[in-house]
Amino acid sequence: MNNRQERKLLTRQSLMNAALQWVEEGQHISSLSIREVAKRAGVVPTAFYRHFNDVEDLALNLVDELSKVLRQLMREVRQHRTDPRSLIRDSLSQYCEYVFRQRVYFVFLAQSLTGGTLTVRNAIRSELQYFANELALDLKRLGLLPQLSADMLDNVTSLTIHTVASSTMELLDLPASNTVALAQFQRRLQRQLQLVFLGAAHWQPKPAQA
Amino acid sequence: MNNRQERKLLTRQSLMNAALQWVEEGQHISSLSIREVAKRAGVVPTAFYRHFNDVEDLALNLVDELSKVLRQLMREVRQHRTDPRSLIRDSLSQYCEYVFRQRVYFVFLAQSLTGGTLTVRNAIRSELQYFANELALDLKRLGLLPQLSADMLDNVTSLTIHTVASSTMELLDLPASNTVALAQFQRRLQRQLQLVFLGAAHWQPKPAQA
DNA sequence: TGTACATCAGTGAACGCGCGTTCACTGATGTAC
DNA sequence: TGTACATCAGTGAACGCGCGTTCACTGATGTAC
Repeated sequence: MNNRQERKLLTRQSLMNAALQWVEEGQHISSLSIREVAKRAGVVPTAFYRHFNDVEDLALNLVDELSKVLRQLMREVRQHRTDPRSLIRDSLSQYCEYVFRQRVYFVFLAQSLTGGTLTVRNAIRSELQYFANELALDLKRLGLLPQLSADMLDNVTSLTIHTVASSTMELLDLPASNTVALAQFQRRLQRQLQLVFLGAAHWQPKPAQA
Repeated sequence: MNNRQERKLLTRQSLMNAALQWVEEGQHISSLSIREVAKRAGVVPTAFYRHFNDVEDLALNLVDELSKVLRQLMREVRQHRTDPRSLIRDSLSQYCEYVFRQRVYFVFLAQSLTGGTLTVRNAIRSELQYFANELALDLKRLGLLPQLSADMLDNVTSLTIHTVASSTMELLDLPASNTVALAQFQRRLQRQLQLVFLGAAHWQPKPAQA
């Protein structure tokens, strides 16, 4: 029994990989046709319907895959964490390295952040919110920014995550060989995040204000 | 002679408006066909070629239109500016109001920020960079953040503009009638920008560092 | 002002093609006995 | 273990449709005299 299920999963993976390949080529997922993705996956168009209802259904499943990829990233960043003083720089350089390793997922992420259907967009947003929450937990654990309210801490982490996410398309447009531009990009983003955290460190909660 | 030219421009406008209408409906510009846009503009498909080479050519011309819309926004914000202490709040509320007034252009902006072709994406980026530069000029004129280097000032304004731009899709997804959610969104974004400027105000240039 | 000619924005027929989706099918894999 | 039947992932033909693009055209507008 196992064999048939496994084969089905393999075909499913082929279809999803074919869709990611399309996205990696710079095409938008909304312009992907069922026939095209089936051709790339090496199956007949009608086989597509054994796995997904339509291209949006496939896209939603890609968000799930993306979710796993992002959680793996988070695990790696947490493991390699060393000194809280260089937290931003270290995390960022790990992020950039990971983006190039899993390039296609991040192209999909960046593209769907603003471009997908409302459903896909909301799925991506809730992924980012999850990330922001995890970052907030980490900051609490490290004892950083203790004076901030939960609400304000969420503002800080959301801003951080969204800044990184929306810079990602720019990072992806850089040729991987251009190490100078890459270092510049990283330095720039690092400075911007440092600004945010510096602001957060100086934030004075106003006791008498709602 | 004038009459023929004017009619041609009218048709051109109809085509561009039809494309914007498509975008406003939540469709991605990359999935717009020449036949569809021509139908919506009330002309025969072949007439399209009298004005544009293909859909991307039309999209690039939409960026030009968008550019005018953004400059108008900048003019309005500058005119209504009152107290530097409420600069962020006032500018933001004007921004949000303007987004709803020119909704479709901002959907196009948000969508193309990450989703378009490389050419369109770069065109949008240079628009945002122009905006960031103008904001830097304004800050200089107002005597704000005088201790920052030109480079660091650019980091501040770029971060500001990109934060606003990438929040815009979220704003557009809010139903215009939901004033509570709208106020929440505005307050949240305001806090985030305040964080950035608070960080900027506390930024200490390190003299001995490159 | 009137006439004869030029321009050119928009027309409409035609082409071959890839699209989504339907349907009955095949044959390897899995199950029951 | 062997046999008879069930399941179901993937097949391939077929459909009507909208696609991009070509081409020769029309007829209102513009120009020259």
